Amino acid sequence: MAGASFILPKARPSGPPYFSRNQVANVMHQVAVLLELQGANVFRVRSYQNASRTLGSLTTDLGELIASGEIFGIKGIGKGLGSALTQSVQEGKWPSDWIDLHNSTPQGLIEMLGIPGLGPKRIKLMHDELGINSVASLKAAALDGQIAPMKGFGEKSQQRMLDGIELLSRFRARRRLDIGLKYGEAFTNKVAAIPGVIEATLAGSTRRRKETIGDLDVVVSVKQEDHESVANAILNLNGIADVKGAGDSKISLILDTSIFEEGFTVGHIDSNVLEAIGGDDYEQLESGGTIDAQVRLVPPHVAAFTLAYFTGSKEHNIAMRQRAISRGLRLNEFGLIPDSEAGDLKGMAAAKFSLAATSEKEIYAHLGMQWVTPELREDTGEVIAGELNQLPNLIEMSDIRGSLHNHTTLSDGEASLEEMADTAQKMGWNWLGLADHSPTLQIANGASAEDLLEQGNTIKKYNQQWQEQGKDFRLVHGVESDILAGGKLDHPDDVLSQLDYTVASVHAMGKWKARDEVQNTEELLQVIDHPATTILGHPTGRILQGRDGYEVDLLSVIEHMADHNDAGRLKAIELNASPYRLDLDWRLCKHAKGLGVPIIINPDAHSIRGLADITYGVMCARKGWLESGDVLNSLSGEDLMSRLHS
DNA sequence: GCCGTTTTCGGCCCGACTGTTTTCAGTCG
Repeated sequence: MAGASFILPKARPSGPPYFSRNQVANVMHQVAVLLELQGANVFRVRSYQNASRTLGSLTTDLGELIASGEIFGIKGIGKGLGSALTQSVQEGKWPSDWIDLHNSTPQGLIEMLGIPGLGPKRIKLMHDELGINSVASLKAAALDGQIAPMKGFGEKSQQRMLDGIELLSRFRARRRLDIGLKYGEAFTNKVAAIPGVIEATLAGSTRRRKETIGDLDVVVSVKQEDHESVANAILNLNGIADVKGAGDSKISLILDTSIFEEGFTVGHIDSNVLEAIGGDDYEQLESGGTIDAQVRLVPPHVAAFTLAYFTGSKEHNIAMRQRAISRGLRLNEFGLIPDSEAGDLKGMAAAKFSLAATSEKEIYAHLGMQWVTPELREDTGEVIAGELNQLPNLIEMSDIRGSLHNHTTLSDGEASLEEMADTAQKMGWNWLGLADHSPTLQIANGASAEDLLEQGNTIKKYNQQWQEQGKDFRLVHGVESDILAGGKLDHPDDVLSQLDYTVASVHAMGKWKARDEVQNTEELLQVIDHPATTILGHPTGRILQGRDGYEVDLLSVIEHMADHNDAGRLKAIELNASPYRLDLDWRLCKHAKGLGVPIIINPDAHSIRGLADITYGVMCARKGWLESGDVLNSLSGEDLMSRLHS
């Protein structure tokens, strides 16, 4: 969302509903930001933000909620917002005050919000007093010394803005999970090795396995007497590009790639992805990249509380804190403190009355809950499930016995069929599905029907050998077929019928992005209806930090797939495990699971190393509440074959 | 703007850090 311009979407040509749930959620987020810039009441802003978030995570049909009036029953949506949404969705017209907000706020002010340390209040002040309405005009004014004399500002603020603008132009985006984990693990290991450090733990969104990471949070447990020496040692580690701040308990740093002693590489990237993230310049960009890190130094008896607090998410923490309040307790980064004993004391002073906990598990137990694994801490039902002892038994890497979307040198992979099969066996898998590209995708050297069937013969030969040797391993033969106009597949039916499965995927992104949600959804429904289609590949086509997916109503797509499965026809949805994709989004995994649509975690490997991307898929699956029984990957080779050919 | 109720209006999560102040506002997470 960052950097995207704020535009009110046009209504669909027919309706209602005239707007999708995502569009509405997005617009409410925009209104919240614009209200902030106008200096509106912070709680009013928050109510828009809360409503946006609530709508974003809804898995019921917005059109129906509105038509039935149930929208007014949703927590966080009252008379005002409920009516505004009803008007928007049913009539295709945004409320006039929302339109006014968009028209009266210069886009440059939104861009300025991206400057670190600069928020809506000071942006508004500079706009009102100096007429600053863009990053460029701010830079000019700061260089001219116009900012410092303003009341509440000063020389340092002025310089910080210039530094911030420099930072913004160098690097503004969040980082993908794989990059964040690389930095986070390298940094945490270095900190953990410092004498006096009892424990250093990576917290924040990295620990929660979010698909992208804003900055790193590291909680360091250290005795009081070692506090100062440890803080100094951290500030002197290799790989620190800059120190943004250093207080008694918090150190704020910028790390760069010199933190990696073994150097930094991004590895093989398939051509579709490479194009979306900026081509060959990409690796250079990453090599010169940075990431922010926040370090918290706390005494051992507090560390569990600090870890829980800085693991987040913010929304999970709010839900947990409210739970504590209802039991007469205060929950913060220092402890779980009985109100009756702490009185007016705050922070560390109050923490000496805290209930004891040396692990997160004890904290949750104090609040009458199961320990919630970090991946689930997004306030999407985990608090109540933890109370009812109904948290899922999440899938683990050891449950994975194979995957179905991988490439070889037959199309654009860099490893042969033999090399891929060999690596899969070394990983302990029982089966590996090969699904090379179909002819239409020329950029990826899509294979002809003849070559594809030849590959099938090779597979049969190897499977025969392995069976004779008593090996529990087999190759499974499929294809990744482009989705052509009218929801058609790229090979004739008599070719597809000789395969074990077909992954149907969108690759013609230009065409799909040019169309609206209704057209795209319709074409996906058609291809799902094709008897040969087994799996819907990377369902939105998004490339994280590269491009948004095409517009599509995935809720309807998933429901349609559920109907097929109910009728006994296997239609699985892919969770593409490439850290560049992680598509299906974790937010929808729980929904697919609830409707009984099987999920298949696929690394979309284009090399031996690419198979290892399955780990990111498992992280994402866990975040999406998936258990081993929800994915095809956990089936034995025999069971898989019978599912594919049922 | 929402919520919950003492049903008409006050409270809405909360602490650290910075830079500006001389007690606090803004920003961040």
